[in-house]
Amino acid sequence: MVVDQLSDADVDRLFQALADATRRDIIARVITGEYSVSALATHYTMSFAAVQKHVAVLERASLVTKEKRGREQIVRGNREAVQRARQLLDEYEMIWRQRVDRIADILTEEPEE
Amino acid sequence: MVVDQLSDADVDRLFQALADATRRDIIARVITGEYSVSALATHYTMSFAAVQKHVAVLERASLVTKEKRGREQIVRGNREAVQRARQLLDEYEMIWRQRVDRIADILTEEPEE
DNA sequence: CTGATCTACAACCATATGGTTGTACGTTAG
DNA sequence: CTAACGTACAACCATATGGTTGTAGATCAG
Repeated sequence: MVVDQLSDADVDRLFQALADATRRDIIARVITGEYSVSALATHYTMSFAAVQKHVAVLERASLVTKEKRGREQIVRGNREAVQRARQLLDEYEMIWRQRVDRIADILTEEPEE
Repeated sequence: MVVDQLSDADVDRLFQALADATRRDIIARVITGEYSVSALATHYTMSFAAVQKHVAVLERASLVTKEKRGREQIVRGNREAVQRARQLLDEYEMIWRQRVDRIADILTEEPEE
C-alpha cells in the first residue's frame, strides 16, 4: 500500500508540523483527550496567539482537527495523519531491506561451477 | 523501548530535515547506493551549493553521513536515524491504542447488578 | 606543472517561521 | 444588558531557511 496520494507539499507540511516540540506536545495531549485552544494554551508559557498559530500549523498538516463547540474550539488528533507519516518512513526502511536482500543475493548467488 | 535519548532539538532537526522534498529524494538515493555530493547535484536543477546545503541539513540531523574519498565526499544514508523517527511516530500510535483500549474498558466494565 | 574537478564557505537576498501585542467579534454567565 | 471568556486575525519583529553567486583550497588527469 503506497500511502494514499500525498503531494510533496502535503508531506512537507506533515513533517514540518512535527518539527517543533510544542506542536508535538500538543499532539500528545489531544491524542489522549479533548482540549480547547485556550485549555491547551494554559500549559505553555507563550502567548495564546502563539499557541493558536501552532494549532493552525497542525491543522494545515491534517494532524489535528478543530470543531466549534459553543464559544470554544475543540482540538482533536487525527490518527490517520500520524499513520501516514509513519508509513512514509516505513517505505524508506523497505527500500533499505530490499537493498540488503539484494546484496545478500549477490553474495550467495556464486554458481559452484 | 523509549527510542534512545533524543533531545527536543534532535527531534526538531530530524523532522525538519525530512520536511523538504529534495532532501527526501536525496535520502531515497543514498539509501540505494553511493553518491558523491556532486553526483547528487546532477539530479537537481538547483545549484551545487544548494545541494551541498541540503546534504548538510541531513547530516546535522544524522540522516546521512559523509566520508571523504579522494577529492569526493561520499554520502550514505543512516538507517538508525530513519528508524528513530519512525519509532517516535509509533509512540503516538501506542498512546492512541491505549486510549482506545481504555475507552473500550469503560464501555464493557458495566457491572451487571 | 597545468587545468579541470570536487568541495567548502562566505556574502547576499527573498521569503517563511515563531514569537509578540492589539483589536474585534461571537458566546456565555450573572 | 453587561462583563468576562474564547477565538480570530492583523501588524510587527527577529531569526531561520532555501536559494543564489563568487572565491578559494585539495585532488586528480594528462
